[in-house]
Amino acid sequence: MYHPRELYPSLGTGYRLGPPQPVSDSSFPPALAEGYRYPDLDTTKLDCFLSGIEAAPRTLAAPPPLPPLPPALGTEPSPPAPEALHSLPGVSLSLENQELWKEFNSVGTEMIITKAGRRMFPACRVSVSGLDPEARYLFLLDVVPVDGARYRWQGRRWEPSGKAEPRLPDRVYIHPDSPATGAHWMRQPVSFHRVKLTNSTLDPHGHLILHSMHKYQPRVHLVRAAQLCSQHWGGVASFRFPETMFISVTAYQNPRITQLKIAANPFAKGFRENGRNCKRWAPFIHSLIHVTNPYLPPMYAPGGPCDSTLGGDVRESDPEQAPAPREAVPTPAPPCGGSSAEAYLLHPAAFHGAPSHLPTRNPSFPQVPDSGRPAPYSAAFLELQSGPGGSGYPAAAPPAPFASHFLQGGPLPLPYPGPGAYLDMGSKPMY
DNA sequence: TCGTCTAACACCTTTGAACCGT
DNA sequence: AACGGTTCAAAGGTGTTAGACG
Repeated sequence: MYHPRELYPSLGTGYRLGPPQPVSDSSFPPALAEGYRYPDLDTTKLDCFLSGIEAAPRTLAAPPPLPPLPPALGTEPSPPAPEALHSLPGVSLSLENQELWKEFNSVGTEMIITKAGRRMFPACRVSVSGLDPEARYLFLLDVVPVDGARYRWQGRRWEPSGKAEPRLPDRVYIHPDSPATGAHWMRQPVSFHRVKLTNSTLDPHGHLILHSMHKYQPRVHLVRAAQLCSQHWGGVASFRFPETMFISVTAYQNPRITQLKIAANPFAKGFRENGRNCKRWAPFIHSLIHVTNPYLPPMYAPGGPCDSTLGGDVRESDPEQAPAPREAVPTPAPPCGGSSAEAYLLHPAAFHGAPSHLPTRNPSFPQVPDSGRPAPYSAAFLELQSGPGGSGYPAAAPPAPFASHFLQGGPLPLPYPGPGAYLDMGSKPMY
């Protein structure tokens, strides 16, 4: 994974993605644009996506008051239904590993954050439906503060303890497969297990930066896009799942969370029975696996359509209890688009201006024929085409400018992070 | 003294290259 | 030569622990 600043050091540290600039193309109906607003979420980070459809830039209204805090994470009532911002009619998202998330949420999910970056567990894994199989989409994930409080573990529960730290630079993780066709995204669950969280405000790797002891919630964004670098968009849908709320920590506070992590995370197998510290957790873990946990999150057969969408949180326990792979893939899987994306992440510079030796792009996601660009990630602009179906407005509508306000202060051509990377959306005061 | 954070550590899974057989 | 399966080592992810820090 990399960061635009690494990719374009010449831009200096002052380079950042900024708020939208005034848009000359104001043909999009303001009333319709208003419908794209997500009333309950802090959508400022997506303004670069959304502003393209607004008739004119405007000052964002103050966000509505946040819901009251629950007395403790572990005592929350059943979470409400997932909320979504929809400008992609018919598109729906479901949390694949919802039961696992609910189990953690019932205790009070904690996520370790480290200087080097730590993966989320459970990871956000979603299934999407209602996409246009032929159209291409970007999948994004970000993590936003839930409230303005800092938390402290009081031995038995989390309690607010003061005001939150100033908000850190907003970053967005781009799924490595992006952009991919709707058929690709709907073929199997989309996993964000590679997302890493850090508490390093100077993190050079582009991980999502969080404050410790703060409450956060992941959000998943779906953007209809003709290709990764595009000027025009074709609709946005944002989703969040209440059960995915968590508190960031540098060390686990609630022992029950530790137990759950060890029981559910394959990488922590060494701390189960027969492993280190087995005596400490074995009784609980054994009961958790064999008694109190009749369900298991779906496991996926290896060698699926695309590795980058699989993996993540797979509870290892009774193979007998493990359900069959959620969805068999009847036809041979296409080559994974993630391979080239991964290569891009490892050596992004090689993809810019070096077309002759670029890795082969996934044939499922052919380049736009008339793009005239040597490589999928070498384009200077993000082009999100408006079109029928997804966006809810006539295909004939003039395309809305998109990427022109993605970046602020950077020279052209505009660098745009490749898939699997992060967007630095700048920093906005929250409180 | 307390709460928080960091780095080293051992154990584990994942990944990919090398090798072999068909 | 191409393909598929197996093996192995390296890379990376995990929680624990001790100690540093404010």
